[in-house]
Amino acid sequence: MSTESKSSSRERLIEAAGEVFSEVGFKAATVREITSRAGMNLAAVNYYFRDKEELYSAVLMHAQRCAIEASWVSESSGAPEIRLRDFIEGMLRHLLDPLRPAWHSRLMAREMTAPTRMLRGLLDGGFRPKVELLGGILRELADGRLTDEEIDRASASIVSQCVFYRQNRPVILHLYPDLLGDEDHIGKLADHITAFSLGGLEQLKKSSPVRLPVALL
Amino acid sequence: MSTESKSSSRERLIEAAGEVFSEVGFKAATVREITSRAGMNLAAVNYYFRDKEELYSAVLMHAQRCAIEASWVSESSGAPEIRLRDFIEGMLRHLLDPLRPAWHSRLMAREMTAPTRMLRGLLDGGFRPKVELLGGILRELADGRLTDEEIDRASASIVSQCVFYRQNRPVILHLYPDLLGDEDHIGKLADHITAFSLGGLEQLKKSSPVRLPVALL
DNA sequence: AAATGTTTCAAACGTTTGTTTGATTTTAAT
DNA sequence: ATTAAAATCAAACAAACGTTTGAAACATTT
Repeated sequence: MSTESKSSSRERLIEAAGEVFSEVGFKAATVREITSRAGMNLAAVNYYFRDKEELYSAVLMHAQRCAIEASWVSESSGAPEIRLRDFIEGMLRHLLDPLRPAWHSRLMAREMTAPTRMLRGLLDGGFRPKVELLGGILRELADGRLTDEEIDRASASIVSQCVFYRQNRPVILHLYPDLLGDEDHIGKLADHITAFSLGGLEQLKKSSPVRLPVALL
Repeated sequence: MSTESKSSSRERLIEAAGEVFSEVGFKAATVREITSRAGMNLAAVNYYFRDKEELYSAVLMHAQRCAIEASWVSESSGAPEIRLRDFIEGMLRHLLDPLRPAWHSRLMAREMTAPTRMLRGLLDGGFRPKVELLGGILRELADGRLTDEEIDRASASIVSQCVFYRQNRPVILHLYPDLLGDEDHIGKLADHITAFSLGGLEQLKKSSPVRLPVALL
């Protein structure tokens, strides 16, 4: 078989495994279910990969590579308020856009709440750069009136609002049934989180302990 | 054996099972690990419960009953700002307080991200009343200037900031290592989320479409 | 066409899983 | 003390699991 259809077999396997792993987790996923969904023989996993764990590792790397390529980090310039709004909408679309393969972000969400040994690499490789970009935007918005710790807390508050809708989708559908319904609900969500967070930042600036300008220290 | 030590056997089993289930999930948890931690024989699960699944059900019900008893819903009265702050701190302590058995909220977090058929009952029985209380506080703070949908979105924004620190603890320890360190970090967290959210609400009131008073319609 | 390397497959292997069984011990009541 | 019920235990069970194996099918090269 040609190398291209060989890699296509590997990829079919990774794709099917990604779905299953993201649905039930590593331990509960069975090699039989994975190979069955890929339309391949049971032994395929141990032929293309050493074992089930190496397949899981390959799946995570694939999802991470896709996440980096289709990077939702906006290089948009302009007012920091606009860049914040772009950042939030990009993150929400990355997490919720039904056009993307659902298992990518579902698997990441699983890895964050129930991490395996691969979490550290995933964070440093894919997530930390984006969090640092967000930190830069927030520092601009803070205008020197927030401490590093306050910036971090605000950053966590913003990220939390975004990942909430990915990690707790079943809860939201049951508790806030109207929030995910109509078309362009992602846009509305981005509008809300942006406004809410900008307001939150303003409040932090008001109540933050005054910092002396460096020149006066 | 007395009925009290009989129920104590059942409870030892539930306690051990709660730990294991919360750590690795239902499927990956083994009856042998559970009975071993409880210091009991392998057959104990099928003696006190019909099977592993009924044990899981009992564990969830136990966690829910504890959550309702040690209700973190503050009946505090006074300014809605104070009641919001009390609500947030109560929720955070419920989720993060190291004095409480860690597996209670860990298991709930697991159930929210990877729900079983028992999620609906858990939400209606334990969580919805609190969310409705939060909605009441927010409605007061909104002063009639926010739509029901905006109230719901703000409610979700506040809840998301709280559960974030429970559901993504490993991520936070790695990405924001300074946020969970010192003593009374829960109090500081409650301060931040309260201020951030009050600011967010103010911003929503500013940018919300003006609603005509009912009397004028 | 023959030979070689690659991929697929059914079958089986050894573990681990949840559950059952029947004997044994412990408890409670007479 | 006797008896009956309840609780505990070691042992075994069938089913499901990840993995291995060796032959068959396929593709590629000589």
